Amino acid sequence: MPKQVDHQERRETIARALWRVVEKRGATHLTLREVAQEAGISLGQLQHYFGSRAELLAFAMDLAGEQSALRVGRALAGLGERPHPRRVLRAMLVEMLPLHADARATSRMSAAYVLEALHDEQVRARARGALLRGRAMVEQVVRQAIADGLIAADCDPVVETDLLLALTGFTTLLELHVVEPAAALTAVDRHLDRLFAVGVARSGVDGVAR
Amino acid sequence: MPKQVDHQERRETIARALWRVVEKRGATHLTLREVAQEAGISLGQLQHYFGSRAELLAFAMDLAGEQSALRVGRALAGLGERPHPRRVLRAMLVEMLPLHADARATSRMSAAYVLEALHDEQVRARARGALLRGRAMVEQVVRQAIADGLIAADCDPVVETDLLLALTGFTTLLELHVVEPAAALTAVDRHLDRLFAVGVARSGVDGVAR
DNA sequence: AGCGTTATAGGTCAATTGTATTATGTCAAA
DNA sequence: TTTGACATAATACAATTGACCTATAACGCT
Repeated sequence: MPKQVDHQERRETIARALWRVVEKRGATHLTLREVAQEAGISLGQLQHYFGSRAELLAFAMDLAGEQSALRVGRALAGLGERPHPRRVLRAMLVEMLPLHADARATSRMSAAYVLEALHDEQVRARARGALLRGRAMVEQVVRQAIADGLIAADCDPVVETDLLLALTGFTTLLELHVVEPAAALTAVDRHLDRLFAVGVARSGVDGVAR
Repeated sequence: MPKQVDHQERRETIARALWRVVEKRGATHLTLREVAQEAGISLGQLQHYFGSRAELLAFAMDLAGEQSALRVGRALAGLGERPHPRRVLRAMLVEMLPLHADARATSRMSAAYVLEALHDEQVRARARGALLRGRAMVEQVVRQAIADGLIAADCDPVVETDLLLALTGFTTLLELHVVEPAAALTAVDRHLDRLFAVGVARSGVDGVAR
């Protein structure tokens, strides 16, 4: 065997170069030649590790998902044993929002991923699967918190999970500097304030037709 | 003068054809030839109305923004005189989410717009401006509702506005069928339930470090 | 009727892109 | 040392794209 190279590692290096291209130049300028240049390798070498453009894209997008999950996992590990579910949910949300460089890179890849998923069944299934897995994690935390009496018992775990996931809508607002990071965190905390409000009467419909 | 043609109308027709291309084929297949074919005109004719690709894109994106604003305006008009602010906010949110064909088309254009805005200062400024205008409308409604005692007086209008805007995060969840339209509406109503909960003790920090 | 502006269609061109092919270098095993 | 699989590089190529250009038809004005 000749000069052995860790294929997986090389592929990740190239995928991260692709992220940088997407971040700096946009999805429009996402070409094999740009990625190769960003990675500091030749086009032929890139093709040696990825047989086609589609294969490279799929790999880079999956890697973005894995890295996001890894970040969330590390954040949760940093909370210690048996952390308060509120801190768990907060950590999950914070790691999903583009508040620091790593999260921003994967966030932009995810955005491009979703946009592509709308017209490609393959991509759509993968993106949906990743989101559903994330959803299941959040919902489990919510259900446990309800069982533990930390969230009002009359809360619907499905509805509350949906609301928590919807807060990823801050992504767009943050990227375009419509809201600042501090404001987004304040708003997230405000939502958690209300979610973890036990012993406070649940506000029913207030007479306004819906 | 020869066969007079309403340029503005023709440009809108072409822009809507562009929307359909984006919706059906994706941003990748967004070429002048595709748009011309979708619009049922020749490439030369398209170029007669738009001097460059960038000009066409800018027009189509601006039109998407205008149409969104128009939809919101019509929805608000349908609420009658002096509608309850809760219904106003609900209508705004519902019209921004991809819950019907029109909203879906403009929503996808907006997504592409934002993705492009991340690398183009010109586009970014326009997208940001549109979002800030929408934000100002929401915040005004929130402030008035607080002044009218419909929302708890100790609510921060800025924070509550941010939270309401973040609910556009349902867009991605809806497009990928992670949540169904009914569930999104339920969640929006749940959030409004809590926002318009006067006379209920505001839940302070519940002892969990943030 | 003649003229000039506009609408529309079609073609050309240089640049770019993904893919395929070929050539050269590298290094461990036989 | 020979061999052969792998790494790397360079080039070729067909297809596509946006921009540009030309030709013809349509129609209002004088």
